[in-house]
Amino acid sequence: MSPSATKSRIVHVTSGLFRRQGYHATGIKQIVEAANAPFGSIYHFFPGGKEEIGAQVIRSSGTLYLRLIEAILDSQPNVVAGARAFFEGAAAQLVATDYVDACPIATVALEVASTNDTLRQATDEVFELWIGATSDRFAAAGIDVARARELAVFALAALEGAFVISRAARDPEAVLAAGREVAVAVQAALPARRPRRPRHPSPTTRE
Amino acid sequence: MSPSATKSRIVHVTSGLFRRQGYHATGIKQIVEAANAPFGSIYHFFPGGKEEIGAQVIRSSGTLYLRLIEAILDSQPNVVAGARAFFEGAAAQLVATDYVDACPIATVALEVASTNDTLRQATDEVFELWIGATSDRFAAAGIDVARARELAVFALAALEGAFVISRAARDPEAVLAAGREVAVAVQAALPARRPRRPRHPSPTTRE
DNA sequence: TTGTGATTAGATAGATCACTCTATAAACTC
DNA sequence: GAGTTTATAGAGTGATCTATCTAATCACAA
Repeated sequence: MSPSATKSRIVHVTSGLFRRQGYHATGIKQIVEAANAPFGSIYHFFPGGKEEIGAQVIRSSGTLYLRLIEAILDSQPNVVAGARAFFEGAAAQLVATDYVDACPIATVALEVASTNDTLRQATDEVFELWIGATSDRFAAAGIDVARARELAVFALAALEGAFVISRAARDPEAVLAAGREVAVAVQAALPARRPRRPRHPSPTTRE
Repeated sequence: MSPSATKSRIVHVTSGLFRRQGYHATGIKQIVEAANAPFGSIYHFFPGGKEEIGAQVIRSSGTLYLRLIEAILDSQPNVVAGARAFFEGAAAQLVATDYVDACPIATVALEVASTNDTLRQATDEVFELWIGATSDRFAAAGIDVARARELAVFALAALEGAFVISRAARDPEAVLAAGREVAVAVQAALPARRPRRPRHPSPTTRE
């Protein structure tokens, strides 16, 4: 039983609607029209109604964006370049899509944070997914695990907030500025790279 | 003609509703009930309907939060302590209000960014207000004006994004982590404070 | 007291909301 | 080809949405 084409089309189309206008502004009717799906199919595939669609869309967008994060970070020679590339790519995408394509779940996350615990948990899981993937890569670069997570949380926060400001201002400035600061912070957290002539040779570093 | 008590009560109550659940989830009926205002008064004071209420609420929340930003930054001995105090206060406020009291306009900002240009502009103006006040204080601390603005944009982005994550996770971790990184960045941007024994005395510094 | 504009009051409209229901059609199994 | 599951189809329900409308009531000045 492969996933129905109609069902995945509904999820995909709704993901775009959520990203652009959020959860409450998106109606079932709008979803079926955009997805070219029969109205009856909505409640056939999603007996839980709009909330079930929402949960599915959040998780689906989450794993899709996770792959993007991993792809960009892993395409760069190091984590600093990875961070830079990610923010610069995000800024370019914002401009190219007329400031629509930012975070796929941030709007919904804020809408439901205090009003719908089921969906709130879904957004929380997605954020944790992204933080985990980023943190793993920071740790693999030699950063202490606790510090790696702290940096990953910070990087995601800077990105999410920059998206808010850049979309409101219709200007990539915030995303670019955030990217620069995140890159600096990550750089500073990296362990020193075997200096040619260590000025203060520390005995502890020599394993 | 002092501003009507009913009118300002409507704005104040709606501000709280927007903060908690956003623009689209907040109904006119809910507003009049929460504000204990007569239904007819809504369209008497706000002939433009919900959108006009929204614009007024965004701007009102913006100036109110501006005063909070200024008060906290100016209550500290320096901008680094100011940044730290702000984020720590925000984290404490989040916990104390069960993760409701974060940014008063972020949810609305994301909801309307691509769907309502009037309200989008209002949110943009508010963000600029906050960035300007912060940037001014960074510049007053001796940071180059362009760099001060960049830092202020970054600081607001980190705060906004951390709010998103902390509310979703129901954990102040993100706000605290963001605050630490912002404090470090601001510290690093400050001009060197007349070192006792400058190791590399630069001729340009001596004016 | 009378006049005047500001405010209150709420019924109502018309659209849209999420959702249910029954019936039909298609796809697959035996 | 009969039987069964899956999916399509859309009319219809009751609730709720924003907004309009008329009329009553209020504050206050002339």
